[in-house]
Amino acid sequence: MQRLDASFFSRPTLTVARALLGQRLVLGRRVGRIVETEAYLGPHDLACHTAKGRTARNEVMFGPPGHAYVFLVYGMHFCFNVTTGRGAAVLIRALEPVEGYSGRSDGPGRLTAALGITRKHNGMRLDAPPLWLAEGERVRHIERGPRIGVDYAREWAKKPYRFWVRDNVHVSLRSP
DNA sequence: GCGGTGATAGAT
DNA sequence: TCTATCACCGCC
Repeated sequence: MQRLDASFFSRPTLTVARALLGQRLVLGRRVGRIVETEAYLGPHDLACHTAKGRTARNEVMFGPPGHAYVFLVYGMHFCFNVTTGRGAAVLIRALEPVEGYSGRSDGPGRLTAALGITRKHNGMRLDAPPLWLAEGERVRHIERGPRIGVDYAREWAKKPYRFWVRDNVHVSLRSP
C-alpha cells in the first residue's frame, strides 16, 4: 500500500478532510477505509480545541502536519485526529472495515477501540508504521453537513465541515 | 433520553 | 483543591 506523505497533509484543512475519504487507516495489521471526517480549522474555529488557546493537550496540533492528535472524551472514548498544522486537525469519525479486525468502527470512539488507538499514539507521525495512512480508492460521491456534538460553538456549529461517503452504511448514525 | 467515566482547564 | 465541561456510546 502506498503511504500518504507530508504533501498530502500540508494542504488546507477542508481539502484534507475531503481527501481523506476513501483512504486507509492502518495500525499494525488492522486496516479500515475512512468514510466520515470532520474538519477543525484552528484557533479561530470555536468548535476546535485550540480555540481555547495553546495547551499541553492540544500542543500536537501546532506541530507539523500529518501527526496523530488523540484525546479522551467523556472519560471512556478516544478520538483520533490527523493534524494539518497551525492548530488545525481532521477528526476521523467512521471506518469501513477492510481487514485485521472484527466489530464496528462507525463513530469516533468505536473506531479507536476497533483499531486499538489510545493516548499512547498521540503525537505519532502518520507516514510510517505502526500507525499510518495509505492510499485507498477514489470516492464517487461526497456529502457534507454540520459537525456533530459541537452545539457550544455558536455560529461555528452550523458550518458544513463534516464530510461523508454518500450511501455508505458505515457512516455514523447520529443526526446533526 | 440519560448515566458512566476521567482528563482538562479555569476558578478558588 | 474543587468543579464544570466534554469531537461518545449503550442501554433504557
